[in-house]
Amino acid sequence: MTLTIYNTLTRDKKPFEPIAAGTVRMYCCGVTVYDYCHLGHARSYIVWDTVRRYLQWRGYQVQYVQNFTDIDDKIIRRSQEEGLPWQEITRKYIDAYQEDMGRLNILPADAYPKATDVMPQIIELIKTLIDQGYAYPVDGDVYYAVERFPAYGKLSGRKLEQMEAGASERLETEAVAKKRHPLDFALWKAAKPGEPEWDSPWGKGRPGWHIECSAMVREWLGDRIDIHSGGEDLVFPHHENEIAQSEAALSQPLANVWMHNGFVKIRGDKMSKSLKNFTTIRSLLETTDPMVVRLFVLQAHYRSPIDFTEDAIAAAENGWNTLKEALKYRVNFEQLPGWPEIDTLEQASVDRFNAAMDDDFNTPIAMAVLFELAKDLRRAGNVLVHTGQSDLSVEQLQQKWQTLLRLSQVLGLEISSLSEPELTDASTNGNIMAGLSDAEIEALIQQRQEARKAKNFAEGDRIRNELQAQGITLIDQPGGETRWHRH
RNA sequence: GGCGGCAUAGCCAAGUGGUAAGGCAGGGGUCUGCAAAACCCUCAUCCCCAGUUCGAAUCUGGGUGCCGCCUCCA
Repeated sequence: MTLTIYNTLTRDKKPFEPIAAGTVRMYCCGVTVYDYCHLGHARSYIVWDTVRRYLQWRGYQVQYVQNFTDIDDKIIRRSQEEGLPWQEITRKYIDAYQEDMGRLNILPADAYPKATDVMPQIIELIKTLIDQGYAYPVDGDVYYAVERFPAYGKLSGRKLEQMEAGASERLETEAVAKKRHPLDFALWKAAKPGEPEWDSPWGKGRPGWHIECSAMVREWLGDRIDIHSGGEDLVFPHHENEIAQSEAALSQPLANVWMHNGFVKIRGDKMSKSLKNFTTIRSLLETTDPMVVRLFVLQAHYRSPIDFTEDAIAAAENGWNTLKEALKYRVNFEQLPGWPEIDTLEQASVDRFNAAMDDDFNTPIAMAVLFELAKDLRRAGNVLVHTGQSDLSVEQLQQKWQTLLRLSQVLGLEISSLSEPELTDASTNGNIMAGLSDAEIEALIQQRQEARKAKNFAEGDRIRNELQAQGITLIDQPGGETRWHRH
């Protein structure tokens, strides 16, 4: 089986071949840190985290770098509004980012470079572009000359003339006057009074948005990388401009594969900062299990748009419960005599999972494999709880469970405290009511049986409710026997 | 105006020529004093029209509708 990936640049799926066998160098465009992250960010980084996890699962060593844009107009504005130094703004939102992503079980990147960390490299790159005739300084600004780069537009599939015609009414006349071509973009912006500034050969100022990524990719991963990823909205102009900068300066492709994730929509519209219709990750996580968010995201293909609705989240919630139950049923299985400590997986499921993921990371199909395993396990687990025996062999159960656990991890779907004591023994969970011993429970059940025998169902139900409140579920079985289990 | 994407059951979502995965919700049933849990069964011909083909959700042409990008944005 070969992993195939859709490449925005070529607009088709092709077998993936890393530049260096066995290693994948991947750069993901991060956030501008001036506000809390919203669900759109959550989707994007869940997707790239899953891509990264799958590449690792397939045996690649992945170098994953993601930047923070920590200097730009919005940060400056925010800093002025709040009367705080820009460094405090960015630190606050970088911390918030890390916290949010951690809760979503997104693995930390190998490096999180910041734009302000690579100022010398940025200046060096701009110099190179000027020397080679791709850029020109004007009044302390430096612009990239798009007409000098014939391939400009190749990523987003447009031609300069089309864009110029379409955008002409929107371009700021002030900036246009300085530019040789209306679509030339800033590599360096002269600082206005009071703004953060860095020294440069063109005067004090700060980098434009796109140049930082060109500099950071090169600094951390090299002149040419395997995968460059980001949201669909970065295709133009951000990634187009990165290509123009890096490829003009270094005379080779910046990235072999360009990947872009689809948007999160809310009530049919794109969720975005500018539309102010976003739900922040942290507010969503107040009421929603992070794994539910993850499942919601992965139930759609990463390139399709997804619509965020109450119903969709509720459905994902129920779906996660199904998986969670199955993952937790180990607790029951482990009571089986001969629960083997084996580490083999159910190959048929693994094969189907891999085939799905190899096809441009088709997580909806991969999820279907998980659900089928989970339903098998849940059924077997419940039969076990209810009857004391299983219709599957212990080895089969173990293998299915192991497979589900392992494949779920590849998608980042995990019960964080799976190995914690609370799951292996609810009675030690510090719950006062859980202090009931098995014998006490048995005694109460006995009392209930007496009551039921005497048709005193009110009393019987009272005992059952009382036990239920303490986390103990009773199952009346045909034949009169009552089984129970903690949960 | 230019470029691009999408349209599959109540909802979400796979499927790109061989007779519709999976999830959620729903209906019916088994079990029960009633429950709970579980189990079993059940629930679509794929936006419309016209073609190509032995055969199309899948290809072609034409419609209709929705969305995105072209401006900061994951």
